[in-house]
Amino acid sequence: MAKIKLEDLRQIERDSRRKIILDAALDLFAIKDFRSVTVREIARHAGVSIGTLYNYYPNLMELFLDVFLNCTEEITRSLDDMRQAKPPSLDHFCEFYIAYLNDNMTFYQMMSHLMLGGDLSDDATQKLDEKMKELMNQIETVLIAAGLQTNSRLTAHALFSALNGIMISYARYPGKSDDDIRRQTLRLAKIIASVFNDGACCT
Amino acid sequence: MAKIKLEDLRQIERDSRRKIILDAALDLFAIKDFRSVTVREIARHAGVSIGTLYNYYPNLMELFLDVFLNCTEEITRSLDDMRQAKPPSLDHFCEFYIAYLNDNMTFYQMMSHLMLGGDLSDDATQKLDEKMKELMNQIETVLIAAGLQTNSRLTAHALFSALNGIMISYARYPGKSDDDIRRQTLRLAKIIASVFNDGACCT
Amino acid sequence: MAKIKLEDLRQIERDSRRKIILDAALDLFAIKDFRSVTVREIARHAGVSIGTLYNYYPNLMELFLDVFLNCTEEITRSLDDMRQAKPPSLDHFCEFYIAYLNDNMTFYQMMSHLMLGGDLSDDATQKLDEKMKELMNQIETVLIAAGLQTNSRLTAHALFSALNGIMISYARYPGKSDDDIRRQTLRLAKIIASVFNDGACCT
Amino acid sequence: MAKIKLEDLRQIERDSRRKIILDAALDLFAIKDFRSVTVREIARHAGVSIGTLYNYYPNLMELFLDVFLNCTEEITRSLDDMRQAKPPSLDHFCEFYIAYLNDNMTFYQMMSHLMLGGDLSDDATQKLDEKMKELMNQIETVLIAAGLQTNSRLTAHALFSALNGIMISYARYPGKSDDDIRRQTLRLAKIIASVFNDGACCT
DNA sequence: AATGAATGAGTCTTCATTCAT
DNA sequence: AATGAATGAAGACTCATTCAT
Repeated sequence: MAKIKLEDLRQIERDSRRKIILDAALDLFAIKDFRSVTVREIARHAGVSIGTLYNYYPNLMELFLDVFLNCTEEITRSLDDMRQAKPPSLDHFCEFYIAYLNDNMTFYQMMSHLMLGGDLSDDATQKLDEKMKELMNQIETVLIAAGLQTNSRLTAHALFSALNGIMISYARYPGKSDDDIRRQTLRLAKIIASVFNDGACCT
Repeated sequence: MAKIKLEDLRQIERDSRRKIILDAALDLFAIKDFRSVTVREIARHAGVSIGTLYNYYPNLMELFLDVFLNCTEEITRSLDDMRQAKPPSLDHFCEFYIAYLNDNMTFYQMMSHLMLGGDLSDDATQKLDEKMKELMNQIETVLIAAGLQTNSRLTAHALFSALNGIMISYARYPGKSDDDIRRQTLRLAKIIASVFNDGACCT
Repeated sequence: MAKIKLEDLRQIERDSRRKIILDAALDLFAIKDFRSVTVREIARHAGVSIGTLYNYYPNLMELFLDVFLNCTEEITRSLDDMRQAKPPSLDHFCEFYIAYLNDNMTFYQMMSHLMLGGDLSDDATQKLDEKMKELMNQIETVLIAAGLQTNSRLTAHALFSALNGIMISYARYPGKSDDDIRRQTLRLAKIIASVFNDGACCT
Repeated sequence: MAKIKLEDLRQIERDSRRKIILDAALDLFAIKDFRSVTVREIARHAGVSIGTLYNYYPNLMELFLDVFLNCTEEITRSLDDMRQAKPPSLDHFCEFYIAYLNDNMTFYQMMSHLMLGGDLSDDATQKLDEKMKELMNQIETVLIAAGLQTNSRLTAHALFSALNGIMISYARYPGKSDDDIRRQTLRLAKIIASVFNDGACCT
């Protein structure tokens, strides 16, 4: 039994160090484009050596992916919590998601990168697909709760796509303070919510 | 008069060489991620020297931007032509745009890059804004023709965003041949068209 | 006779264009390190094409050399003029030369470059030597007028060297406004003048 | 204690490799103008990779500066040693310095470059100033020992300047073998020493 | 398990010079 | 004689990854 405890401790330490690295990366993404973040920076920010970082992740891409997956999980969990309390309206959901993107601009960048160009290992692809599926499940559930009756999976995809697309219009707005961006993107989110509500959910 | 002709010829030659470089870049973007295309590749593909390339563009980013702007112009023009012949339905428009993105995957990547992270000169930003505005005008016109009565500008932004967002969901689909992707994205485009039609245009 | 005049005109035009190029280069050297001045800049500043510039000078180095030689000539001529009016004291001469260097910082840089590293053609070397010799003659005359009795040529070299060396100490002075530099270098010039006067000229 | 030793070893290794790079650079400067020495050459000559070189110096300029500072230190130390043994005469000192410049022509080139045009970081400038000050202290001490009574700091600057200036006249002498140059520059040094001795030190 | 120095292929960009018009 | 577009070798520097300690 002592042995088990030792192993447990070791695992706990390992997990916590992994978490430290993850958080360091997330921290950096908050202040700069993830494509410009270097291994050295992350290692320094996490207070570990580069070598250690590579003990936890086979390469930088997998670390990026892990950050992304954690964000996805966080969103999924939040949606689940919301739903448990009280099924959110479409409007509410859209607002929630766009607010999240505003707070985590890197999330969208990473999704874009991973979906379009990322050379992921099969294993990584698998993990990515799985988490995305879980998120999509939540969105589908929200749509159904909002009154959608047919084509729910595809519509969930469409809604998710539409919301993601919003972030692409944000950056080049004349006055582009963070607040302005947030306001503008939330406005667009409201429209998306509205058209999906009226056009698809027929409530 | 002879002098004028000479200058004209020179300008024509200049324009055509610029076009050659542009097309070479576009060509390469069709087969690989634009971020991984190098100056050397473009120059070789265009059959000019690296130096020449820099005679036409101050740096790689501006070339990328020019490619992007040309695509934008092309789309805008196509929409204008379509409209002149017969105002396209929302469905028709969405299909057209998504088909274009399928044929020019780089366009979306570039838009994403330029809008989110691109460090553009003021001059470049200006040019970008202008072309985007023209495109948005066309989309707005399409929406109005489809029966939209209020909020047309914002809705145009929302529609454009929604369509762009579609491309983000395409790549990780289980069987992901180009055809599969095209089919799936067009399917999503149809949904977007439908919800915007029913939810916003009240026809 | 008409023909001769035509040729003369042509030569005059040629000379004046050459002068324009020369002045353009000198102008630029006043605002930036001559090593960072490009052919393109000079051509544009002179209002001629690059090709024209190469019609007047076989390469950039020869243009630089020509600028340098003109400066040398100017100094030599000034000294001659001063001497004709009234033989300058050593102090006066040193002040004059250091003032010139302050006004034409490039002159020292070029001298340094040409003397130490310049790969000059034989012809260019010859021209350089000749002009330097003329300048040295003037300095020697000044020294003799100041009472120097032996070793005049070598002492002239030493004095010239000493003055040139002053410019090397100027740049890193704590507060380094142009005025400060001028003041400090003139102070050093006074010392040089003084030691050469007292130590060599025994007046 | 073992741990301390390990760290010490690491530091020693680091220092020695840094020294290797430094020496490689110095070596190359002996055979060609330092401005034409490339990163690749230095790396190859030092037997390390380019990347390693950049692990020790943030950029080429800083490496150049380090070479220069080491030379300065070496001169300062030599002067100190000489003085400890027996205060050198002005003549002795001038001969020593000019001999050093003959053996390390790059030193003068670098000084010229650093003092006149070098774009140094604040930190680098600081280091440069400090080492120059130490050298100037030594020169001042020599002058005082030679009998100079007033204005010692300024005169030290003047002497240093004068000696440096000598190197500028060396290269274009008709027959310019290394030996000829050495002989000529030493001759000029003697004159400088003499005028400073007679004109400033009044011994 | 942790470290961090070493690696080096590969990037964009510059610019003196040439030469066809 | 004037033009200026084309050239391309050469430069400094980056950074994910490895591996000996």
